[in-house]
Amino acid sequence: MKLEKELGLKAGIKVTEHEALLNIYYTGDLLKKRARDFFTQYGITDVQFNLMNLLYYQAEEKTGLTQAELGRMLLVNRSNVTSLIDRAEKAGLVVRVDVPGDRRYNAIRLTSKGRKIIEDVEERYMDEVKKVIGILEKSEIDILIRSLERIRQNMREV
Amino acid sequence: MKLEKELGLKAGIKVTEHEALLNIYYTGDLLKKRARDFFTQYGITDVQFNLMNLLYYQAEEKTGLTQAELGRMLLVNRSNVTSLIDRAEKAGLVVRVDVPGDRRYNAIRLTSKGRKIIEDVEERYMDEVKKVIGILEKSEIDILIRSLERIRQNMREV
DNA sequence: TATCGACAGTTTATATATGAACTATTATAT
DNA sequence: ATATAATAGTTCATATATAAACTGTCGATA
Repeated sequence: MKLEKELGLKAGIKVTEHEALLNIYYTGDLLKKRARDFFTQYGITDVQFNLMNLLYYQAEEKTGLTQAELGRMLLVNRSNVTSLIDRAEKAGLVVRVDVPGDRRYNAIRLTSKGRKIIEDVEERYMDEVKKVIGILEKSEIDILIRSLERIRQNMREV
Repeated sequence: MKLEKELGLKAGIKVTEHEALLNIYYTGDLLKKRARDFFTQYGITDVQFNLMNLLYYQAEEKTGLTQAELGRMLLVNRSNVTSLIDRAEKAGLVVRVDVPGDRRYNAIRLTSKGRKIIEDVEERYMDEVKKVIGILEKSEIDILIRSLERIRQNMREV
């Protein structure tokens, strides 16, 4: 269904490029709301899942990731990372650990609780993702990804 | 460029459907950041632009839109609409007006200041949007829109 | 080696977003 | 006609997000 109709717009979206942009926004919003609902049953937020998922797959278990690295990977700024880690640490999902040899860094590591949650949840979440996105053929997904990559590339250039 | 590389991920994204989802998220985030930067020069936020744009095109000038209608069109909940309107009203962009015949509603209307800003900014913003999204051919944009519509449709069904 | 610039992280003010509990008003069903 | 549903909006607690100003630490260099 056209976005205009989904949102109950009386006047149409006049510029096709704008319609594409709004489709990206709103689809992302809806996917995020759905992810938030999904993770609620496991007592975590969607953002906390993404954070823990990065720590699980992108970090050596013994070293963790620094807050600056997490910010780059999550595409959020450092002050936001501080507050994300504050809450995740308070919830017992991660810990801040000193990095020997450079006192500027915090290494962020999953706790055993955080690790266990990822191990419990990840496969079920991926099944959900496959169910939702899998309405598209593999070749269509590849085209979608490629188009979004080109938009981001273009943003860096213009 | 692949998202993995853009974000500096060491381990790849294993599930193609998940890669697509993350591409939608991150592209939307980057577009939003860019819009925010763009509107800063006009003293408004990207969210305020979207709000005012709806009031400009989707409402009769004399009647405005209710907060519930705005919430449906912006895909945000009513408590968020309350705070958006609070700030936009404080900034002199919109006003709350009583609706005759039903005291539950607020009609939200653009002020002349709000109207003027939209008239000043909209064309320039659309040029930006065309520049960023226009890296894709019209036919590719149509396919992108159609794929995102199908994902949303599928979310409503599963 | 003293300093200066770069980098990591925190704090504060503010905007955006949700859900739950609330008030007020209107529509409906008996 | 009245009790009940539904609807519109607000308030409060909380999460996520940014920018700007700040502290602390490290590296480069003069």
